[in-house]
Amino acid sequence: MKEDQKIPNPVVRRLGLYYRCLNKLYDEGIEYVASKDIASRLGIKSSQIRKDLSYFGEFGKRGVGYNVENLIKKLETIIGVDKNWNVIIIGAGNIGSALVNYPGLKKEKFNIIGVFDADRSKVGKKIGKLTIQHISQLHEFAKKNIIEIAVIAVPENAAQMVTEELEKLGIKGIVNFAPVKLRTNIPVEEVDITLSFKTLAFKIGREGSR
Amino acid sequence: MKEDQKIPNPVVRRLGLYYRCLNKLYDEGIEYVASKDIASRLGIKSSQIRKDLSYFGEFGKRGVGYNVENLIKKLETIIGVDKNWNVIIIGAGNIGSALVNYPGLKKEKFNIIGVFDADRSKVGKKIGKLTIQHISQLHEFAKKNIIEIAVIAVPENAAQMVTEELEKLGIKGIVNFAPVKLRTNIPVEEVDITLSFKTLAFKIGREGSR
DNA sequence: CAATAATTGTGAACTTAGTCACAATTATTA
DNA sequence: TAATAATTGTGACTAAGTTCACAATTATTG
Repeated sequence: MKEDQKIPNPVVRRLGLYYRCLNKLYDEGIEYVASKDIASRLGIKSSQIRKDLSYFGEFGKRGVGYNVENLIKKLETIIGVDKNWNVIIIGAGNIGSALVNYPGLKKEKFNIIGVFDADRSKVGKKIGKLTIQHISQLHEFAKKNIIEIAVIAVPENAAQMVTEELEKLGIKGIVNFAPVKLRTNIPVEEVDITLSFKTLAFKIGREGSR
Repeated sequence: MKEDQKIPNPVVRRLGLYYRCLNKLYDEGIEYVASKDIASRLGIKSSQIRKDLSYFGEFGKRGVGYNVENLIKKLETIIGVDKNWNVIIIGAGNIGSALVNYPGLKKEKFNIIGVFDADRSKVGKKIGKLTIQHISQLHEFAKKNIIEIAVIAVPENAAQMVTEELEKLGIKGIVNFAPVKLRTNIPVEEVDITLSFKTLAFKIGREGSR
C-alpha cells in the first residue's frame, strides 16, 4: 500500500463500480470472489482491480480471493458511504424534482433535506415529502441544518452565483448539473447530460468508419 | 492533422465543452477567440485545445485565433450535432420523465419521439406532449419511426434485457442511466448519478487530509 | 517595409494510467 | 506432508494523455 497518496480520479470512480458489483455478489449469496470474477462482470482487467485496491490496503487472501462482506465494509469506509450525507437541491425544475424522488440516492445514504428555487410561483409546492422553499430562505435553513452536499440544478446563468452562495454557507461538495464550469475551491462533480448525448452522437458517427 | 485515427475519449468529451463555450462567445458577440481565452474559461491549458482540434484539421489563423462562428460550424459537423437525432426513452420513472421535459436536449437537436414503460398502470398517461406506451409496442413503433438513440432509464435488473431488445431494433446508441455495465456492441454512454455522488463523497472525505 | 507582438500547429518531453508477469501465499488433493 | 492449483499484491514495463516549447504565420505599428 502506498501511504498518504493522491488517488487518481479514474481509481475513485472505479471504487464506486466495485462497491456496486460487490453488493450484487453479496445479494447473490457469494462469500468469496476473485478479482478475475469482478473484472469480467465489469469488463475490465483483474490487475486493474488489484492495483486500485492496493492504494488502500491488502484486502484479499492469496489463492482465495476477497471476502465479499468484508470488502464491502472496507469500500464503504474508503468511499465514505458508511455515513449519511445531508443534501440540498437548488433548482426545482425537471432535474431537481427528479432527484428528490429518485430512490437510488436515499438508498445510498444521500438524504435530501431541502429543495430551493428562485421562482416564487414554485415556492410552497411539494415534491415528494419536501416543500419547495425560496432561495432566500437558504441562509436561515443552513443555520438550523447541517448541509454537506448541494446539487446545482439551476439554469446555466444562475449557477455561478449559487455556487458562491453555497461556498459562503460552508457546503462541502457540489454535484453540478448546469452546463458551466464552476469557479470554486469546493470539490465539484459534473453531471452534464447533454454532453453525454453529444459524446454518444460523435461515437455513432464514427461507428461506420472503424 | 492525423488522418483516420482513433480519437481518445477525453478529447471527445472536451469537444463538447469547446462547442458549449464557443456558443457562449458567439452570444456575447465575439468574432475571434484565442485558444488561451477558451482555456481560461474552461480551466484547462491552451495547448490542450489546440492539440485536440488538430485531430480534425487546422481551424485557426496564426497570430489571430479562431473565427468563432466558423469553429462552431466545424465542431457541429465533427460532433454530429449538425443534424437532428431521434431519441426514445425506456422507463417513465423519475429520470425518464425528467428527460422528456428537459429543454436542453431539444435545444441540442435531440428530439424525444417516444416514451415506453413496462408498467401498464403508467401506459396512456402523458409526459409533456408524449403519451407513455407499453414496452410491447416498441417493436411496432420502430417500424414506423427511425430511432437512432435510446435512453435506458429502467431499473437495473431490466436494463440488460432492454439493451438486447434495442440491439435487435437496430438502435445506434444508448445513454444508460441504469447502474449496470451493459453487454452490447452498440456505443453506450454511462450517466451514473449515484456514482457521481459517491465520487464526491470520497473527495470530500479527502479534503482535510491534503 | 521592417520590426514587433500575438497566436497557431505540432513534434518531443514528460506525466499519468493501465497491464504484465511473477514471487508469495493459501487451500486442496493424493 | 508434498505436490498442485488458485489467486493476491506489486515492481517493472507499456500505453495513453498532457504539456512544453518553438518554428511558422498573421496582423499591427512606427
